Amino acid sequence: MQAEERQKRIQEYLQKVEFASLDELSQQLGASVSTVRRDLTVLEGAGNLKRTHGGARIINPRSDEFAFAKRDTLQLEAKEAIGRACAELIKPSQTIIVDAGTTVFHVARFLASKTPYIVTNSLPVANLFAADNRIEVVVSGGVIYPRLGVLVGPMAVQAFSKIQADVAIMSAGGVTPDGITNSHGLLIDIQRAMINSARKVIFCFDHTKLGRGSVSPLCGLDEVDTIVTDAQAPKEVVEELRSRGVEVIVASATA
Amino acid sequence: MQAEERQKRIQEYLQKVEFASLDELSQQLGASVSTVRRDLTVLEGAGNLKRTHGGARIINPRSDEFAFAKRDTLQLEAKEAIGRACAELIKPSQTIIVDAGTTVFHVARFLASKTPYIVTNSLPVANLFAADNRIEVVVSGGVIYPRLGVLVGPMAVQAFSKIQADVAIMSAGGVTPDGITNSHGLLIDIQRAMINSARKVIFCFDHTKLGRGSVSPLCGLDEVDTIVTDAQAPKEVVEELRSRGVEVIVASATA
DNA sequence: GATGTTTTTGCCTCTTTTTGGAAGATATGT
DNA sequence: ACATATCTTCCAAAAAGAGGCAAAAACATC
Repeated sequence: MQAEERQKRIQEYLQKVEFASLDELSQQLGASVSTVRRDLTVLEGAGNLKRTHGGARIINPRSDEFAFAKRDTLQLEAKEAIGRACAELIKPSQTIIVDAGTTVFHVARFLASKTPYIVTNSLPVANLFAADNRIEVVVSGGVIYPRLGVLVGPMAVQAFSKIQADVAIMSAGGVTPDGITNSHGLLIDIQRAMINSARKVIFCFDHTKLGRGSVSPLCGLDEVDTIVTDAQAPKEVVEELRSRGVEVIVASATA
Repeated sequence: MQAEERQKRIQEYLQKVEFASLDELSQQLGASVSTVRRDLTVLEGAGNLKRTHGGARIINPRSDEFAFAKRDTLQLEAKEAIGRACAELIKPSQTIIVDAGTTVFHVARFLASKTPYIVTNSLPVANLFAADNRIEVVVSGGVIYPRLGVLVGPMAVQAFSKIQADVAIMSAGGVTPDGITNSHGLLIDIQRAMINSARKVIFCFDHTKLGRGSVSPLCGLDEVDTIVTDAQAPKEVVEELRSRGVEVIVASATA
């Protein structure tokens, strides 16, 4: 295969998966790792992608083909189901706060048809709608927290304190009858501000997070209106949550 | 087959596949590789396509990419040179405001080694450093302006009004002895806030923008400390700008 | 229609570019 | 701090490009 052809394919592939390792690309293209390395250097020089240790990441994702962690196909189905079900709860033209995190990202993908007014502190979500001029997206300010692409810090907290939204779509580390917890302490302040600014609070949890606790307490169940989870959720936890007055929606994994 | 016939067919075929190897073309036309080579040389001379190692690519396939065009190879070298030269002006650990726009984006790519503290309203720039945990990036809040991925609006203006930076690296629509102008009215307020918050103001212009005016006036030359441009910049404009007390750096396109 | 000239074509060789791998240097994570 | 993985740098092999040369085709002239 020719160099140009290869480089074009690398870009196309990265558009789909957002990040790929060298071995992955090498296999994908049928070229040696050395060659892929050289191609990546060229492409990075052109500003099309960013090399990292062990792979490469695209810089300007094309929104319509973007997929956050498209690789874990197992979780993907569950998260897509949650995303679809959660998007159902949104009425057109509502103002929506969208949290960071992969689960919520999948919800965002289904929001476009509702043409909502979106406020977020997640770079992936912002990128998702960056090229879409039907939807108005407000990005909170803040410092980039590298691994997750979330904006954190006082600027972010302040941004959410100042606004009023119809719905907040959120996610966290885990939920138990005692309340919701998150592992990233930095996010707690921001999430609290989100909860306070929204009339309705929806949390999205895939089944692995139900019944699990994490480090920092975020809020009690009384502050949550709705929880959306997938079909593999343990029934006893779902019942327990419902008995505490939380609406729980179990998304069926239909195609 | 006749030469003309063959060359017409090459062009038709390339319109379809965008890129083809020599072997592919040779087989497609029933002519030897040498003949195809000669045809390609002729066609390249006529400006219809671009030869590459092992094949050829049509020159103007379609321009529906992101407005954030990164494949204009001609400008690319110039912008890379500007980026390198401009990054030279930055000292380690300085606080830097990074404007939106493709030229400045290319500067940002060379900033990583300076480990600066970056403040930006450009999503592409934010994405560039999103995975890099050596660099602290602050994103201004604001509404996403779709075509360019810039954050605009009062939130953005306010974010830049509140901070203090060592350097602002900026770009605009054009520069004449009368001052700097920009075509996007929405950006003017933000850029003015950037200029006011930075101790040193650097503007980056590729040679096509020197001597050109645009719609909205942004600022006078007295507010600009340094202008970085590329080697193709018209000498008389450079001299004119220098006579007005602006430091002008002409980046040589060395590798 | 035959013959000589010009152009085109295909093949060959030599040079340049690209590729793939190995060794040493560097970074990452426990 | 250690073990592992990844990156860089270099070298030899392979692929591709350039130019020369002879055969084939096209053209012109007689």
